[in-house]
Amino acid sequence: MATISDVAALAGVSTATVSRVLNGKSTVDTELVSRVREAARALDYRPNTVARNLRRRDSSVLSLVISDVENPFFTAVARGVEDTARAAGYSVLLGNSDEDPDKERAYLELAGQAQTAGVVLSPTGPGTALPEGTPPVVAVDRPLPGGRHDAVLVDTRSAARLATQHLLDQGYQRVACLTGPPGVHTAEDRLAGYREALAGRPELVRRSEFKAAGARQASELLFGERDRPDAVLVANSAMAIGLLGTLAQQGLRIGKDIGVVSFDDVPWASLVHPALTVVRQPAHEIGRRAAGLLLDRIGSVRGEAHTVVLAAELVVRGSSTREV
Amino acid sequence: MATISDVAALAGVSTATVSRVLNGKSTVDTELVSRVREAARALDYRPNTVARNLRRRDSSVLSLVISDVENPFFTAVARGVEDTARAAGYSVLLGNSDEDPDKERAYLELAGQAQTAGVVLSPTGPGTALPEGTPPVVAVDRPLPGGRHDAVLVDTRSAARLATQHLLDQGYQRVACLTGPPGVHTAEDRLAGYREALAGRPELVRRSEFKAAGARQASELLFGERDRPDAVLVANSAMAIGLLGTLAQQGLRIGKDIGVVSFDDVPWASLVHPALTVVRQPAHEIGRRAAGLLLDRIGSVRGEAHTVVLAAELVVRGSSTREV
DNA sequence: TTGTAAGCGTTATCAA
DNA sequence: TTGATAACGCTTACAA
Repeated sequence: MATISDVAALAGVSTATVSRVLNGKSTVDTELVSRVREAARALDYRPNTVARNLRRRDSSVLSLVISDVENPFFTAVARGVEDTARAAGYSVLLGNSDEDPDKERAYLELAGQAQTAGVVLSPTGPGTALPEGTPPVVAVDRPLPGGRHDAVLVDTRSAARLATQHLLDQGYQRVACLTGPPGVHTAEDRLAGYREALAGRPELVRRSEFKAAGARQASELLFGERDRPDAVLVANSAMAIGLLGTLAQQGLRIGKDIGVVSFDDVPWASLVHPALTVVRQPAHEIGRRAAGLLLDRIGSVRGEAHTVVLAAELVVRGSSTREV
Repeated sequence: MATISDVAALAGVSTATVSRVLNGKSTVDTELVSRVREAARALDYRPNTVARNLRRRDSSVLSLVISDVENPFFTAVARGVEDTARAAGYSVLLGNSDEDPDKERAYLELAGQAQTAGVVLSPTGPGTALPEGTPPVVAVDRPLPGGRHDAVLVDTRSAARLATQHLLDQGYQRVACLTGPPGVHTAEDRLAGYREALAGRPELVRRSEFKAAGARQASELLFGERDRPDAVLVANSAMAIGLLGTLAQQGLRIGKDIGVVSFDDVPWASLVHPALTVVRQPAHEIGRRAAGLLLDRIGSVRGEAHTVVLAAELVVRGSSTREV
C-alpha cells in the first residue's frame, strides 16, 4: 500500500501538502492540487484510517451493539441507524452481544479502544456498565442504568396494557403473559402493562429467554397445567414462534380456543392462519432517532441526557379476534 | 484515558517494559511485572488498539460484509462466523451492504483502511471488486469473480433440481421458478437446477430482488396471467413471504391448488399452514467454515484458494405434498 | 502558500 | 533483563 510519503515524493511536495489537498484544507496552489491528485491516483493511494484516527483522536465510524442479530426487531433498528449514519458520512459497525454481558463488554471495549465516534447500544440488562474510555452512548430499546445517557425507548408498557385490554374485550377470560427474563427492562415493562390491564384479575405469568426455544418450553409447561389460559400476550416474535408451536401441538385453534397477541410486526405475521395480532414497534425510527441523537452528542458539547419515547401501535388481526 | 506512559511513570519503569509485561513478552523481572500490573490496574489502563494496530500493522478484528442483515440466512451465517472467530480471540464487525455495490465498496475500503485482519464477504454481485489494500477475503454464499479467493458455497443447484423434481413427482405439472436478479450467482444457480429438473418441459421463470416486495409484485403478475403455474420454487425466504401473500390473496390453497418449495428453513416455516417445504442451507456451518478458512489464511502463507461446497437438504412439509 | 517537525500511543530494535 | 529510541502513517502547529 502506498503511503502519504509516496504520494508526496511522486508529486514533489511535502506530506503536509498532500494531507491538505486530500482533506480539502486551507488554500493550496491549484497546480499542486492537481499534481497531488494525479500522484494519488497513479499510486492508487488510500489514506490509512488507523493512522488518521490515531492522530485525530476520533473517527467517522459508529458502533452499534445489539443484543440479538437474529431478532428482526434489532435488524430493523440497525437499518435505521445505518440510514441516518450514512447520510451523515458515518459508517456503522455492528457487534452482536447475543444477550451475553461478556460479549457486550468486549464490543464496548472495542468501541472505546478502536476510537469509534459513538455507540448505539441495546443493553443486555441492568448489569451493563460502560468501560472506561467508552465514547458517547445512546441506548435503544432498553435504558442504561443511571439514566445519564441518551435513550430511545418505546412505550411498550402502554402497548402491553392496551393489548391485554383488547384480549379481555374480546371475551378472553384468563389472559397469560409470556415475557422475558427478570431484570430485562422490556420484559418488566410489558409485564407491568399486562398487570395494569388485569386490574385485579388473577395473573398468569411465565418467563423465558427472548428466544423461541425457551418460549416453547415455557408454554408447554403452561399448557400442561390444569388451569390453562385462554389467551396469551407474548413479549417478542421469537417467543411467539415457540408459543405458536406449542399451541399447534396441543391442537388449540388460535383466535377461537385461544387468543394471541405478540410483540413485533414481523413479515410472517400475516401469513400464519389466523394472522397474528401484534404490537408494532417503530424499529426503523428507533434506529434513526438514536443515530440522530448520537450524532448531535458527538458534534457538540455535553448537555442534558435526552430520552425519546416512541409509541407502539396495536395491529389487530385474526389471532385475537374471537369468532363467537 | 491513561496511556502506557502514565503506567510506566507510575510503575517507575520504561514504556517498553510496560509493553512487554502487558503482552507477556520475553522475561521480565517478577518484581517489575507486579509493579506494572498494579499501576495498570490503579489507572484503569486500556491499551489503545488504534495505536497498537498502527504499529503492529494488523489487528484481531474480522470484518463480515453481508448483503442483507434482514435476511435470516445471513444472520445465521454471521452467528457462525462470530462463534469461531471469538473462539480464536477475534472480534467480528459486521457491515450491511444491503445488496448495494456502493455500500459494499465502502465497507471493503473500511476493512482495508482500518486494518481488520480479514474479511468474510457475501458479494453483492458479479461486479464486486476488491479495493487495493483489502486483507484476505473468504467469499460466502456467492463466489468472488476470478476464483482466486477462498469460498464457502452451497450446492444450491442440486438442491433446486431436487426440489423441482420433488414437485414434479408430486404431480404438479407446471412448475414455475421465482428467482433473484440476473447475474447474482445464487439466483442463476437455483435457476439452473430448476431447468435441469424440467428436462425439456416448458419453463416459467420470474425474477425479482431477493425481497418480499419484489416477489410479491412478480408473483401477482405471474398469477394474473392465463397460463398460471400450479407450483413454484422460490429462491429465498423473503421472496417466499411475497409469494405466499399473493397466493393467499388469490385464494389458492397451498399444497392443493399450488405446490410451494422455498429456500431457507426459517423459524416460521412450520407455523404457516400447510407447513412450508424448504431447502435447508447449513447457514451456521457456512459461517464457521468461512471463519476457519479465513483464520488459516491469516495465520499462514498464501496458498491455493480453497472452495468448500456444502450440501443443502430438502425438508419436505405440507406445502409441496399433494393431497389428492 | 508551503515545508519542517512534533506528536498521536504503541511495539520492536538495539545497546547497555 | 531493561531502557532509549526509532518507527507505524497521518495531521497540524509553527516557521519560512
